[in-house]
Amino acid sequence: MPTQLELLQSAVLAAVDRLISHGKIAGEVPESIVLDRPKNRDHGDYATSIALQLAKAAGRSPREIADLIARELTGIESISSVNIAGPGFINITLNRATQAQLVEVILKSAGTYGHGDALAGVRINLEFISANPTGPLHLGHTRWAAVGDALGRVLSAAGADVTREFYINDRGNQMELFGASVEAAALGKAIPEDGYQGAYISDLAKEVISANSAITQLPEGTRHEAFREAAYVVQLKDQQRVLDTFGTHFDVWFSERSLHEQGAVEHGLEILRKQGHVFEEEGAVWLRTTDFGDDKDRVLTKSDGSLTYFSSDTAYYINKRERGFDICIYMLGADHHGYVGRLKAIAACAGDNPEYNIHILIGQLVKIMEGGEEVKLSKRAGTIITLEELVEKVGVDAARYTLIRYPVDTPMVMDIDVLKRNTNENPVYYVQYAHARIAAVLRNAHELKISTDLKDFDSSQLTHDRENELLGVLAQFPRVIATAAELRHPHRVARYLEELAGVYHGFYADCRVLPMGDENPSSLHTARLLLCASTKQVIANGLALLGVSAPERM
RNA sequence: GCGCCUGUAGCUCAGUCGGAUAGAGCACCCGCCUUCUAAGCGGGUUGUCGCAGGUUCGAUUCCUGCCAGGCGCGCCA
Repeated sequence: MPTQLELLQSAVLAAVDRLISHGKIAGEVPESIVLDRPKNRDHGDYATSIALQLAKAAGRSPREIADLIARELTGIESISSVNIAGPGFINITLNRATQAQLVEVILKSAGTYGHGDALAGVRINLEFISANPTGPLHLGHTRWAAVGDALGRVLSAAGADVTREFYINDRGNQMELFGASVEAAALGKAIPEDGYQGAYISDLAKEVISANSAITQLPEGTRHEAFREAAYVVQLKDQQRVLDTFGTHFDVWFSERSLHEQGAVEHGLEILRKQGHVFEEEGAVWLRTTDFGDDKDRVLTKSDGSLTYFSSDTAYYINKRERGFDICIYMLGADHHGYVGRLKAIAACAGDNPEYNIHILIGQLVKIMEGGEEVKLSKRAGTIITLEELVEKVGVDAARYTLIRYPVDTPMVMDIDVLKRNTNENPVYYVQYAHARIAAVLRNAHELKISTDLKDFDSSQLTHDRENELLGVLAQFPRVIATAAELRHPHRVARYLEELAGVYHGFYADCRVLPMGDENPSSLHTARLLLCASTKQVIANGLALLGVSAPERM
């Protein structure tokens, strides 16, 4: 069911098309028409600068062209007036009753209102967090846990087939150090140099021993491996448990080891050789990533025959593509932004389009304030804040929402004290409150037995400025989702919800929804109730995309 | 030195196919609960959109240079 906005866009486009094909103005027909919501309400419901854009090619003044377009638009039922303003803006005011038919669209589409097909048929692999299984998830991972999950939901809502993937770095030096650290803690020995400190190591040691008390009696060689494997399993399960409580779900937990076990590295190397970007020098095997803009070439196999981490990266990328993903999205911390060039080069070396098949998001770091001061995060000093601790302090909804509402390339500051407050310094409550408020109105309406049946909906009742404004914002939702998906900007959904909640509160203050006292229920009451219901639906849909709850009561 | 990100109100930050008078929250001041949730609403105050050029009918937005801050530049993982 097309929305009013879509119908209007095609109407304007058709008008321009007619003018050009009839030779009334020169130039080419644009692909689409951009309709803005003017900031100033006097400028109508929608505005377009299309006449200004066409003026140059047409060789005529923008106002003349605007005038021609405006004339084409007269007589369209849903439009109540068309005005030309300023240098040649076309301001369109909609017929309010037809605009209000949006309520029906929303209530019929329900949970899928706003969803679209912009990314239909596109298979996306969304990789995020990918922490080492050698410790708890900390604040840096938490931003991705929230944003990555929300982005996955947004991409799905735009029609993409999304697989969320967590890459487990369960191979290499860090794993050995981790195993050795837990082993040392279990045996009461000193943690090795460069090993993992932290109280969680001794907790892990205790847990490993209680599950298998004979482990300390094993001969040294097998004991070391046994500790590493047992601690790995416990730590990974802990990460999975914490993410589960945070509402972040993964479709695939991909083990780096399994990549090596299935021979993916050799296979990847073969692919790259065929593409002709592999060479040998000084006893090592290199990938010529400088062919595609990387700073320097990268080593795949070291001169001692062992594999670099980079070789796993190449194999992993190729593996993803062979599993059928069109686009591989990586979400990395700012401390890894040096990887962007080489990752893109991997795609190019594998014969892919680095502008399409691979997309790397760099997330700036999160600072945290508590008690008015910045908490310095340091593994060594033991002042890391884990995801779990953050949730204990502020709750899942506030944590997720706050992390999501900023673009990831902005360094952000989280103030724990603010997040603990139940005031609207906490935008999540502002949005949730609007939802709960509507839920209360609907409950009351049910008690008063006022019809909320769509059959009784009379769109011509909704003529108040506040109603019009609210409808206008509700109409934006599909575009917000499409843009958020296209730009990988889930924060736009949060910002939109804040605007919607604000406009709803304004409507609520000026438009009485339920009958007062012994007033008889009228079709205006029903119309407003259904407008409320559709607003509630959109807030719920938006919050669902963020993985934040939409409470019925607060 | 090279590369990436950031620089918008007192504070935290929005603002991408370039559009009309640059926004929100917080903070500060003033109003609004004898009927739907005041976690709310209305009004007031606040700007060299880092600086300087360029492209354009039009630039916070695009280009160049500069300044300031954060981060990164291993045959480490």
